[in-house]
Amino acid sequence: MIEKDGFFERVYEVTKKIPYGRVSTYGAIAKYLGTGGSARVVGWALNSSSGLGVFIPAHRVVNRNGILSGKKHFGGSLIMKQLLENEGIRIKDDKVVDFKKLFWNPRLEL
DNA sequence: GGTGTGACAATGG
DNA sequence: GCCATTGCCACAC
Repeated sequence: MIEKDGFFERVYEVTKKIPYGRVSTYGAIAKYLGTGGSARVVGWALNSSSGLGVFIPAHRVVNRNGILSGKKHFGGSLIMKQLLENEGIRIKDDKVVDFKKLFWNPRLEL
């Protein structure tokens, strides 16, 4: 149950609910929130997640290609990759291996 | 209140 | 099949 005024808050809630060892996409989250085409807003929300005081598993969110597009914004080029590998997710050339299998769709599972 | 921007997505050449 | 362009929506100034 998400009752937040800001769109960002909803993005945080969904992102925090991403299961361990799973990844999701900006478009999927955006679609789940009802915005659909506002996938960019989702990424932007995660950008603001830094400094909230609450850790957001933004490293589990990648673009539709499974590429760690936001790794550079995560505070380091390798940080995001390390975190994903720490959860058992294999990263190949900054891309999620078996992305289709690890893909977590909030619209279906949440 | 209008303009700009952004960690994307989809389409066209 | 890869590169370029457009669309999209929410927030900051």
